[in-house]
Amino acid sequence: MDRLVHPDLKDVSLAAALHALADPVRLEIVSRLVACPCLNASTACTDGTPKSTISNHLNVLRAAGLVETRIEGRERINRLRCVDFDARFPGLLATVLANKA
Amino acid sequence: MDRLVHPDLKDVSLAAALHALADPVRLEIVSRLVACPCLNASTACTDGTPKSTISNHLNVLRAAGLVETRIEGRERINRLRCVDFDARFPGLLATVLANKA
DNA sequence: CGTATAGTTCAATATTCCCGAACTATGGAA
DNA sequence: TTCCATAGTTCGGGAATATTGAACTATACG
Repeated sequence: MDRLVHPDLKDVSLAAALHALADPVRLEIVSRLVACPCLNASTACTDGTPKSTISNHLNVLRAAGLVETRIEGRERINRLRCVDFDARFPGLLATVLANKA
Repeated sequence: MDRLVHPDLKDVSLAAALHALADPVRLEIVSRLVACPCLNASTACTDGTPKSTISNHLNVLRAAGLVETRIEGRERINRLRCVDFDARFPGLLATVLANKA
């Protein structure tokens, strides 16, 4: 099992960041990560969305620098990279989350 | 020629709004509309992007409630719906634009 | 060991996007 | 009016993305 890759935020474009957030399932995952800062993929699952789809969505979030994934036994714990993301895109995540409610 | 349709902002989801902004060409169009509040499609054109593509991008922006288009002779004048959009998604457009620079 | 759990990868399908070519419509000149 | 240029839309096909079931890997536990 190779190490999970987490990008440097300076390599993430604004368009890529917005694209990552521009999906209902991913928005839901992100809000859940705010509420519960350590979430595995199953818990992140929204209703009936299949796990392969969730896996892809988490890849997108990770590639956008929004989520960090740590392997813990047989599960992957996901965490928002709030500080890194906010340093790169000040206010963006907070504004999006405020508008999501 | 049928009238151009401009959605009520309450019918625009956050995901749709973010999707409209999550594209380099559309971001460029939006920033140009900030700089110059009345722009036709040709002027909105970024470098070599074909006009059919620009037409589609403007459709997306219009459907997201970001742009209002007014027919004026043989051209269409585009304008940002700043007030409407900001009422629906407070701070979002400003934050995105601030991060675009 | 065998089984259950957590998640990825693959491949096929479905959807969306891009852009050239053809088209519509308006304005102005001859 | 007729002709041409300008401004932009629409259509269609190929390219790129997204979704998802099935098979697979890996770990934990009895």
